[in-house]
Amino acid sequence: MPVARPESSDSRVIAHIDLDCFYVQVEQRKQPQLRGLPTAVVQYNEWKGGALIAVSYEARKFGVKRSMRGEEAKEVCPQIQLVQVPVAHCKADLSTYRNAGSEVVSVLSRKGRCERASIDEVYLDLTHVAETMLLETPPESLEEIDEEALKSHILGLRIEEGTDAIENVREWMCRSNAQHKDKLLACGILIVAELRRQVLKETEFTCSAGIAHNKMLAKLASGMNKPAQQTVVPFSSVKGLLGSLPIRKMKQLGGKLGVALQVDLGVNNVGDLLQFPEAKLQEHYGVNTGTWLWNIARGIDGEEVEGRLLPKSHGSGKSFPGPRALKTISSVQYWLNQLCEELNERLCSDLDQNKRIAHTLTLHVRAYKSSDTDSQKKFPSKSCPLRYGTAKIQEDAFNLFQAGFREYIGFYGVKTQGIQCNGWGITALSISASKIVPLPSGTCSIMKYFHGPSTSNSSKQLVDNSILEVSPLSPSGGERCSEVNSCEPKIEFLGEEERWNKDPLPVLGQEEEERSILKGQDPSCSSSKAQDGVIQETSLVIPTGVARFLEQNQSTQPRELAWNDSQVKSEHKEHKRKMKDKGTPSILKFFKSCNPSGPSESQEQVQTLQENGTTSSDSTSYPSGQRREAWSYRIDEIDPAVIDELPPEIQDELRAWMQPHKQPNVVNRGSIARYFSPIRKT
DNA sequence: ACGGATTCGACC
DNA sequence: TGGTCGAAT
Repeated sequence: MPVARPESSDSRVIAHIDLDCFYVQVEQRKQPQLRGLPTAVVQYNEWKGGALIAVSYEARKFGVKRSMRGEEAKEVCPQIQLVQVPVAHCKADLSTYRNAGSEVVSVLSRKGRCERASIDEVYLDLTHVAETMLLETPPESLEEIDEEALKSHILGLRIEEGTDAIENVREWMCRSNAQHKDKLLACGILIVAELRRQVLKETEFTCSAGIAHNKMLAKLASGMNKPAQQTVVPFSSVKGLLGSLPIRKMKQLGGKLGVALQVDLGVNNVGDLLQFPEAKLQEHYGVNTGTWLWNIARGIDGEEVEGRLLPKSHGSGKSFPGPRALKTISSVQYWLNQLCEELNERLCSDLDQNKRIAHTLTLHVRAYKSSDTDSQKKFPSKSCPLRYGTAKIQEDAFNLFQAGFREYIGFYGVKTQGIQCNGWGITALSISASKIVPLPSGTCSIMKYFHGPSTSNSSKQLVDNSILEVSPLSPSGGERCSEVNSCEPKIEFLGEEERWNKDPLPVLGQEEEERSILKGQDPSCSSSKAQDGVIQETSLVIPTGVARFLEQNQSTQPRELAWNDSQVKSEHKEHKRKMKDKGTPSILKFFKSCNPSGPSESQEQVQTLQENGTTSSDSTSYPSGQRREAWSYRIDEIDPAVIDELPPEIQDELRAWMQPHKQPNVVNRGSIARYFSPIRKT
């Protein structure tokens, strides 16, 4: 449900920037010979030519639409160029589009506050920039107005007979008797025109934009003149605009709420809402939504542009429609493994590029159960703390699946499950990582130390490889692979009960296992092998060192630990500077020396896995006394006096971790220890 | 038996 | 808070 927010300033300048048929543009940049041709991007489904997910404007002229299949598109536009979405891990891989979106964000974020709203949409709060421009170089003072700006569409501006639209725009932008609000918008026009030019120059992508006093109107406007144009909503034109705007066109009203308004109140245009008192709307749709509706009817939307350039979560999913529904646990496991591989890669990139770590892993499943009466029952979503490394994510994801599956099937189903599934099928799987927070600055410097020579022994590798990827080494025909489940391993299926209690995963042949170890291939992170090595390394050494050391010296003085962005950044720089001076991995030696049992941790883990055969979700299987809460050690329990006893480099690190700050917006308590923890409960 | 794959936000 | 639901692209 949408909710009303107070307006922060009485006259903001907000822009919504929307990339035109973005995926198509990305493909056309890659293959310039496609430029100007009717083109569509298809997700290769093999079924009826795949599903269209983006259509060029040339193709739209022929009536080609998203929601068509490739074959239908060919019917209405035989010359259409169909480009497939890249495939990785036997599934559609959107990373090239995601990265292209980031390119655009990095250009747009130069001006004002920037919010990445989706893969191809950005909001900008240009209020300050516009105010400054109005003071320093107002449009009327310019001898020449940007041509792109002059091509803007200004809603409500009447084009006078015999005059050029461009001249009308110029006049509107420069008239000295304009309201302050409109002058700000005029500055917005110039700023956005310039930004769009920059985007085109630096990324080769065209975009459309809406400029208004709030997000809702800006978003509405950006879609009104596409492609490669911009539209402005002056305050004076709001009433006219909304008066005849079909309710369903409004953001947030395209679904059930919009239908409800039509059905309950006979509201067809946004303007129709004006006749209802706020209380009436609240009666029907709750106080929050009621107020929100009352506001949007008047063009009021206080939603702030969040300064956020990066996604809040990463997800990887795949659907298995109809006859392709997954019917065996091992095929589910196979696909989960694929999804987790992709997720891990993206998490590694994020860690690498943005120094962020995710804390929660969530599994979503869609399933059907034909047999039972309650076939409408939903497969429950499950989540758990996120541990880094492909194998760990795979393991945890599978555990989440099993937990959900048991609930979903119920107790009857479980026993009767055999080789053949009893009427259930999995029609979609998706795994996602959320609660992504910036890595505390200190950790970055710590990690630098571990780029040096590795202390690895083969058992460490075994840890990661013992939970084997069931996947083929490299799927040959990517598309075929995503079509039929042809690259799924044909693993015989033990029956649920046994599987759950014995080996959590089907295991490859012995030679296969040895080969992958010998190759030294670390499958968990392709973007930066070294990075992944770092994680594993530190996970085996550092936390025990810190935790054990501190454990012996802890006091009970509690301390809040939170971060504030600018401080994090300045600390980051500070540390970089310090570390430059002394590049010796003294911290490594220190942790090793105070952690004699550290390196054996890996063996401990292997042992657990091999002997118990069970997944690591039960930490009770650890030798008593070894484990305790040391891994989830709370930094806020550290006695500051203890720090003085540590070597200077480590003092710096710990002080950075412990620094108290005002905004408790980021949860970092014990984050380092948790992050590196080899075992977490699910 | 669908448009897929994501992402985000609100509610309870 | 985790999980569910809705909405958008």
